[in-house]
Amino acid sequence: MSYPYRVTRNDEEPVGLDALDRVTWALRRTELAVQTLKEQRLRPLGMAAAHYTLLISVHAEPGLTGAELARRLNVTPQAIASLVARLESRGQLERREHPRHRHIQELHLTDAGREALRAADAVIVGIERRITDGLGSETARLRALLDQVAEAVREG
Amino acid sequence: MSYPYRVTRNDEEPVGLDALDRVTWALRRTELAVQTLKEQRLRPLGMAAAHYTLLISVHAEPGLTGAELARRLNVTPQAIASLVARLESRGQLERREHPRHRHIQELHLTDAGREALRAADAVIVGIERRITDGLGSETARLRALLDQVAEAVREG
DNA sequence: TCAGGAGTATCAAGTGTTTGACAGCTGCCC
DNA sequence: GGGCAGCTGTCAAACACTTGATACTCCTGA
Repeated sequence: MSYPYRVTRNDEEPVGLDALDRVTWALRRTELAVQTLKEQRLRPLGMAAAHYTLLISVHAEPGLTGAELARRLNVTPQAIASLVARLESRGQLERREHPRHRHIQELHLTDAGREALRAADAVIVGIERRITDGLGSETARLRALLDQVAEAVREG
Repeated sequence: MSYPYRVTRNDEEPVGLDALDRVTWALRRTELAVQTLKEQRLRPLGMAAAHYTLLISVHAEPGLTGAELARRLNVTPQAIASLVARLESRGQLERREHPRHRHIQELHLTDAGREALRAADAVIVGIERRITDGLGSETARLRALLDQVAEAVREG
């Protein structure tokens, strides 16, 4: 009644075999494939996808704090601290003191960081373009549907 | 030329600020939200999403080997071994000797495993239904678009 | 004025996964 | 037959992230 399932000898087949066709599986597979390709293409630049994500976030909102960044990226502050430490040691990221709050530290890109981000973003844009070229005018539709799914799930 | 970017003093703004609007970001956000909800709803059953994924894979293709499973789920064989060990210790999964190959071990669900999978799948189906209800007739469209993206990315 | 709440950063321990290396079994080809 | 590629499973170390706990800073309100 609830969903189609294969009929065996008796009615015992509680779990459908169509599980691999579900929307959430397609979602997972696709996201995994995209992420894998990004990682693959970014590796020659010596940058992990997580590094790129952090850099472009700071680029979009300079002065972001670690905790705020953690919320944006859905990870814990410690994970951010680890990434920041690495990027800082490479001279791509800078921790400045907050003007009003001594304990808080703002994050800013250095020139080297901007340069690295630029190179990485070219790679990402290339991937993005390949996808949108394939989709054509359906791109906006896909994004709308994805947002709708995210919305439906979030109010849980 | 390639994509719109904000103009500053000079033409120096190599990285677009529209990065958060890209399709791959929407994809990532949505997948993350779905996965988080699954994890949340599965926790009361004492099962992680990874366990569910493994169980239903074995259910769909009984006798699967660990290595083959690793390829299916895009993780390393060690990760599978870790999950299998846990599920086996719970009596939900069984390792049998391959009929022709002594060193290889086939994976099969036990009755307890089928029962646990059934309970977990009810939860997952509930989530799936909430999504498809929200999408209505657009569900098939979304799946087609996702598959198209996966295809476009995979031939890289 | 100063005690407490809110927010941030960081240390320590535990968990899960990957990377690298290695041994066992089978089947093929010389 | 014997060597050798190919695949599987597993051990050890490294790595990334989370959970739990603690300290620091600012702000607010009694």
